[in-house]
Amino acid sequence: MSDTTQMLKGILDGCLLAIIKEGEIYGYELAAKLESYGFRSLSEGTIYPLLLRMQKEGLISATLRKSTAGPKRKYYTLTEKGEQELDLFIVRWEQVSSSVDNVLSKRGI
Amino acid sequence: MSDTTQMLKGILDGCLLAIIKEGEIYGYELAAKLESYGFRSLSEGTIYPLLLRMQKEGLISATLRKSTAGPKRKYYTLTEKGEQELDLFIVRWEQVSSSVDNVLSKRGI
DNA sequence: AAAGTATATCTTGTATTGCAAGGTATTTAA
DNA sequence: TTAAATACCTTGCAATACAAGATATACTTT
Repeated sequence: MSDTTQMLKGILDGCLLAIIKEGEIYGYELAAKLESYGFRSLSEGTIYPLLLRMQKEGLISATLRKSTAGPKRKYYTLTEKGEQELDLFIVRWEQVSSSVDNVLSKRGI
Repeated sequence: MSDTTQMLKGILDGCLLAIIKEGEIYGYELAAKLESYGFRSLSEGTIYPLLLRMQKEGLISATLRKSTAGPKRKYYTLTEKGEQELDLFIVRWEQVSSSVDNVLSKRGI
């Protein structure tokens, strides 16, 4: 297990939502995009199950499209529920990350 | 389950290390300190098992002392290994949190 | 003395989730 | 026809926050 594995729990889903909000995107491309944002290479065993879960929860919706090279791609877009969930995620993230920053810079509130 | 539960995974241990580094402290007091830093009230079922785990791993060491009011307190201090682990945590945190911030502010690297 | 309250710690079991490992299918190039 | 790149999925494991419940001490109130 990677040393950042635990730290990614509960934030990956929000990050996926944020990226999908930027525009329709498929899983394989998403992995590359995450890396461009600074995440260490994430396994497909992480991303695909997560996308399926979020689709089941109605946060994203998918449509299959032919690819120029390779099998069909599954393009995802945000649902309205997904946008709401993203907003909630951002609130949670700001609350938690500022708390951690407070601890690390040793000042209470 | 709280909405920030998953998000706390992999960061609580680092935060405890950072607080213990400030000075000897016991579990019950730690819970209050975390709240003062902005964390929502953390269960004792979270903190005590975590402290025991970190002690087992040799990151912190404990000594029992009498309390003025109540049962004995278990005071924790950082070991050298704990300081090293804290340093590693900070690197991980900065790597991950900046990645998330990149995603949320929609800019690649 | 007895009962209640605040302090202080621990244990057991559950839910969630990242991820490794392995599998399948399609298109193009060597 | 073989290889490589693309693209997706499934199963099972490991790690951890936390709810729920138990225990014990000291002080205060009745």
